[in-house]
Amino acid sequence: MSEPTKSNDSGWRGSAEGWLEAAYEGLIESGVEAVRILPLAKKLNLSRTSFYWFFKDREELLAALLERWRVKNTDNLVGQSQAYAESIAEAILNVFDCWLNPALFDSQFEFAVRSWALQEPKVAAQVEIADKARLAALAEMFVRFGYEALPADVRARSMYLTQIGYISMNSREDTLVRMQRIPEYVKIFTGQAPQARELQRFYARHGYAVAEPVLVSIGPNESA
Amino acid sequence: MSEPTKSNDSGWRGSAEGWLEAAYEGLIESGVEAVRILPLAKKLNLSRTSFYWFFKDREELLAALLERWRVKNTDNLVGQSQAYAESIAEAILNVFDCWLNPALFDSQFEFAVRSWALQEPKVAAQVEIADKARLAALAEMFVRFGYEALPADVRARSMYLTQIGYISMNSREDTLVRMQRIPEYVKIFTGQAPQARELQRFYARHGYAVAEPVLVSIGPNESA
DNA sequence: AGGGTAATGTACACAGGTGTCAATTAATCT
DNA sequence: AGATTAATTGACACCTGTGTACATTACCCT
Repeated sequence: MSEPTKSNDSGWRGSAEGWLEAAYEGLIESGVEAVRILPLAKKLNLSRTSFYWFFKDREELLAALLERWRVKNTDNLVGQSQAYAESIAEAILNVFDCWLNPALFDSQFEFAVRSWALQEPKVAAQVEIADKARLAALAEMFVRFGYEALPADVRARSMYLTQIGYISMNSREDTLVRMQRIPEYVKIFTGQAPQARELQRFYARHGYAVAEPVLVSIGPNESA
Repeated sequence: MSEPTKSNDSGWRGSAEGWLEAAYEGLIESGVEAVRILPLAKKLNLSRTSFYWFFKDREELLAALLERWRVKNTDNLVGQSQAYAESIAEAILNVFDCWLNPALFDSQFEFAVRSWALQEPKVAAQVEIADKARLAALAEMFVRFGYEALPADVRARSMYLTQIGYISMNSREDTLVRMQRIPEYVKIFTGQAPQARELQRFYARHGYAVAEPVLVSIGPNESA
């Protein structure tokens, strides 16, 4: 048995970060309602009341949790949507990095916060702000590559919401299957098939070796 | 002040349906954790303990709630995906009926149940079953109109997940704005613009009068 | 080694939830 | 009207959580 969440360099057992980390785990595993001081204290093997040395009350802990989410997810997503790209397909693949790289976007955290928003209007307001910022950044990406305002907006929505929906299904699926769907998604969201080299670059940076060339299937009504 | 949730024909004040209805309201407004007997009793102006005449315990109430969701949302969605259509665009518009007609699909209920699934593995299992059934029905719809298996699957996902994501944003947006996006969505999900008469029929059945002919914008890379 | 501060723990008072039981009240049916 | 059944209630015992006050222990520095 390892020490329970050693997030501490000084000799003391607890720390604000330790409680926050435990709160984060509780949140993503079972929702806000599971973020309660007594259970967290048990997990940390600390006295419940020790909590109050680091935080004023439960509310302050939850506020810290929300701040953590805000900093992590929105900034990276907006950043990826603004990354350099030579085509809209490549730009989309940059954004897809978020969905595949946990360092860039924490999907479980995202879903947990959205569920939390159901109960807390304050959280709901933050989520709304985040959604607006993210959608605006994505729509702007399409505009940059020549799309009109309305199509850019709707394509941004399809792309963003598909991912939000995906998160809400939180199905842990095979990487291979996910990778095979990538070119199809690019095709749907841009309206055109991605270049082989664009896909190759994407696969390469996600450590996915492409043995045979990836074929993008063509729908019956849009053969070139 | 009207009587609190009169869902009763016989002379008694309470009923299983009354408690269930109150539970439903609590669930969609504030999540499962708000579905507690004591608060519901207050809302219904009944003694807390009266609840136990209709239900064994809280768990039984929650089970009834989940069953209500299962019956309502999945059956209608699968039904709409199988409705008669002359083109894939029309078929998609049939499914879109669900997103616009509360009688066919209850979005808030949907989101509340998905949030609930975070805490209850039993609920998570039911949601997973529902997702599989719905995605299969939608993919089959694309196959029926000539799409290959993989593209059909990915297009079904884009379409379904965009809506699930939309629900998760639960932004109450203007009907006009939503209607204007419809042709764009059809275009993205099918790869081709819908026929004017198909849109007309759709708008008509949703009571949306189209003054000028709706123009579907074309992306820069896919002009016919 | 001893003092100061940082962290932890114990005891208390309270709030809101659960479920059971026995008693009571309201409808319904001869 | 009286009996019967259906529904409602209050009292009880219990559990889990909150936050405060005060005592206690652990670390760190000179």
